[in-house]
This record gives sequence, structure tokens and C-alpha cells, in this order.
Amino acid sequence: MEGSAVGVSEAKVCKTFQINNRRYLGNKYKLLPFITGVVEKECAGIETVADIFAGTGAVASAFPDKAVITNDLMYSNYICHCAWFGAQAYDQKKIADFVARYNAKTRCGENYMTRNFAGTYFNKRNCAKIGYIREDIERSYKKGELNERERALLITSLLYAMDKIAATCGHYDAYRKGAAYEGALELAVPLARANNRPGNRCFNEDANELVKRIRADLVYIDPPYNSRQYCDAYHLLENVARWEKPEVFGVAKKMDRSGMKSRYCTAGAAEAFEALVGDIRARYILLSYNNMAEKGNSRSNAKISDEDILRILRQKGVVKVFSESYKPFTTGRSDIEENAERLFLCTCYDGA
DNA sequence: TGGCATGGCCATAAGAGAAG
DNA sequence: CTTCTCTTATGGCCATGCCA
Repeated sequence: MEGSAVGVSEAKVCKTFQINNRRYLGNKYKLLPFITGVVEKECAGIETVADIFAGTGAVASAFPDKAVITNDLMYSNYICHCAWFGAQAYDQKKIADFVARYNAKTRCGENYMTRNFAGTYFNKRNCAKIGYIREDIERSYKKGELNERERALLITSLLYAMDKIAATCGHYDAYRKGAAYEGALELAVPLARANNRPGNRCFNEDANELVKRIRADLVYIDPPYNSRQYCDAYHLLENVARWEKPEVFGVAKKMDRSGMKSRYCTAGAAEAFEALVGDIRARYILLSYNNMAEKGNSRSNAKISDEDILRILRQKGVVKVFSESYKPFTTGRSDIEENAERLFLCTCYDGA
């Protein structure tokens, strides 16, 4: 069914991809059965789900029969949400044609990407292609050849394709020196027809501000857990998505990211969380948070204590905690015991 | 001066699938 | 069924800077 969406002829030449075909810190894809299981058992009459720290959007995608609201501070994630959850109609054959044309394109010239990133995360050839494609998407959009959804779909395709070949450990805090660059950039066609309800809405702003204006039956909260800012880890995808061509600096070639930082990565996390919860209008609040409080390196420990989480949520409603053990990724240098991913479900007092 | 934030660097485990 | 191969997944560590 979804597989045939590519079109008869294009299906042969264009590969397809889905929302979870990307590497992302804190990705909840593997935990979806756990999350949806808790919601099915514990929450009645859910019609709208708001995923206000959506990241890849994996959790929102786990509710294909609900109206979804997504939000993320990063534009690169927002663009993907528009692609996956947007309601605007688009021409699937046109997307496949663009993808095929981009994949067939050889000999792209110098551009912003080659000047700034050749020999870092990508080799020069792939940089040239990324820069060419991103420029062409914008040009085509401005000429009216692509609508907003089609622009989002193609940028999403580019971001996912970059992720596949980047010489990284999955994020862009550093590139792997001496690593072999893997293959050539190859775009694929996004299969974005799982949930495109007219009522879906995607936002790109501070979750603390957004919750003052929205209402949902279930608000899912999956904030950053530790001091690592997602704008640091994904600066390059953000750079390409925004395509404002800023100056970049340092070994890692990061752009100025002031104004993109999340308070949930700082010592002010608990305070931010308390304000957020206070402003939420929902019947249920579901929070994902790990139990890394004091277990590992200070850089990786959780910023909000269990005591604060429970104290804050209990002001809002009745709280139940669900836990599932979770093997953290490691490169073999550390050995964290009994890491668990927890779900805090709050049934709100004033939720109706 | 100590706590907090950040820049920059770094790699293997585990599971799935193929092969025998 | 066993073994091999490939793919995919995701933080930890250290040094330094900032600021009350």
C-alpha cells in the first residue's frame, strides 16, 4: 500500500524511507510499544496528541489515528514534521522526479557546503551535491514549482540522506578523523502518508510558550535529559535546513547557535519544567525521562531529579510511574548499570 | 574558587540477516 | 543449527571557559 505510493515507474529507480530511518540522540522509536501500551491501558478517550519535544517525530507517528500536534525548537526537525504530518496535498510523482534528477546529477560546482565542510563530515563531492540540491530546492520553491509541503519533503529527503553517509557517530559534535567516507549521497522518497489529518499542526518554538496556546487530550513531554544541546549535536542539519549560510567556526564547523539553546539542558531545567507543567492544558501528561540522575559523567547525568519530577507533576494530578530497562549505547568505555527509561503519567485534576 | 557550561575529541556492542 | 558478516545504534571523557 504505502510502497506503491512512489509511482509505477519511479518505484524501480527510487528507494523510499520512513520517519525512523535516521540516527538521533534519545530517539524513542524502540520504546514506542512501551509508550503506546501505557497510553492504551491508562488513558481513555484520547483524540488529540501533542508531542511538544518531538525530535524525529517518532512518538507522534505512533498515533496514526489521532490528530497530532508536533513541536521542536530546531527548524530541521520542524521541517521533517511538516513533511511527515502535514495536511497539504503534494504530488508524489513530482517528488520522485526531483529525487531521481538529484541522484543523477554529477559534477556539482563549488558552493557554501564545499567551501565550509569539504573534508570534514563529508568529502568534497558529497558537499558539492548537498549544496547544489539545497540551493535547487529553494530556487524551485521560490519559482512556485514546489509547494510548502513538497519543499519540506525534499529537504527531509536531503537531511536523511546526509545522515546516512556522514562521517560521524550519529551526531555532528565532531566528525571522525581518518574515517572512510561512505559512498555517495543518495536521496530517497519519503513515505509520508501515515497521518496527514487536516487538524494536525506543526510548531517550531519554545515548548514553554507553545503550551500556553494549545490544548490536547494527551501532552507527551520528552525534553533533553542532560547537558547536551541538540543544536550542538545537529548544527549541520540545522544549517542545511535553514539555509541561511552563516559563518561557521572551530574544528567542528559550527555556526552561531545562541538563541537555539534549550533550558532543559541546564541547571534551570527543573524550573523550566515546573513552569511548563503549570501551563499545560490536557487530560493526561506523559513524561519520558531516564534514571541517569547521578550515574554517569556529569556531562551526561539527568538535569531534573526524580524528586522534582514527582513534586511538580503531583501539583497537576495523580501520577503513576512505568519503567522499562534500557541498554544505553556505549562505545565500550563505560558500564552504566540498570539504566531505565521511565514514563511518568499524570492524570490531570483539571483536565476536562 | 567551585560549580556549571561548553568545545572538541573519540568507537564498539549487539542484533539481524546471510551463509555454511 | 552454527558461524560469519553487515548494519545500526547512540555517550563518555577531558580540558577549558565563564561567572557569581
